[in-house]
Amino acid sequence: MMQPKLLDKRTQKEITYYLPDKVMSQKLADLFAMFADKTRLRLISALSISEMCVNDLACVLEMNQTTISHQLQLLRSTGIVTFTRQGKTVFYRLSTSKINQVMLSGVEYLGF
Amino acid sequence: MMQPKLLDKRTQKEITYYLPDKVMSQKLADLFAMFADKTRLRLISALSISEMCVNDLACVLEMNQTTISHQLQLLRSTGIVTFTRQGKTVFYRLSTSKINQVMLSGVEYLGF
DNA sequence: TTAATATGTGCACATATTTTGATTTTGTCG
DNA sequence: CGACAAAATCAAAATATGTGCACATATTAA
Repeated sequence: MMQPKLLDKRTQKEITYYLPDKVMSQKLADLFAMFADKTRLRLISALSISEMCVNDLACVLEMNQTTISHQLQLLRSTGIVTFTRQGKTVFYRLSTSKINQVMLSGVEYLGF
Repeated sequence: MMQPKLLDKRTQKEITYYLPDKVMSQKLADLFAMFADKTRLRLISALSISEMCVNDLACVLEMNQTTISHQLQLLRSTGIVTFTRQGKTVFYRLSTSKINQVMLSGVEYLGF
């Protein structure tokens, strides 16, 4: 195995110890991946204003219904949104307001 | 153009108004994309503990040097890390501690 | 200048993602 | 039931991403 060039072994061990393991890094990465697409970010923004049905989301975002539906499935699968069916129409909403904290941290970082 | 089925026009206008535009959504998405890969997250974590040279980062993460270098270029290009050269070796560090806030918002969301 | 070492780049490959049109499922209401 | 409407799924194209090999570049030391 490769050896560090500048870190002493003790410091390396320490860093390795504090480093998130691959499983946890992957979970975090999967979460951030949901925020790493402009369509999904706009869906999240829209839903943070008001719950909405698929068709209205497609209207507001001016995008294909299928695209919206697909992205909503992704957001569902990661628990970011939930939904309720009322007859033919399905209403989506953010599952918790904590999602906005993540968005905001990005907005603040960029200084908007 | 598609019409909303359930929102009245006024509400639609309002939502459209508050929705981040595509340019800003893309910028945010690009930022989050940097956090959407486990290798980059681990690099960021390592650098939040201590600045380090490329080789040591490769050691600590137990990954190919070229892979690390590629990912560091990405992190550089988005301003998340900066570097200084000292002779042959290049030291990388987080450009601001604000980056940790973004990471933390994700960690908190997941409840770790 | 040459050798040795640290880092960056170009390319190729595999894999994943985003989007759309066509189709299907689910539900409503005559 | 049949006609319609909303949303989901399928299939496929276009695009993007992560990784590592081979090589290029930069810096130091001899």
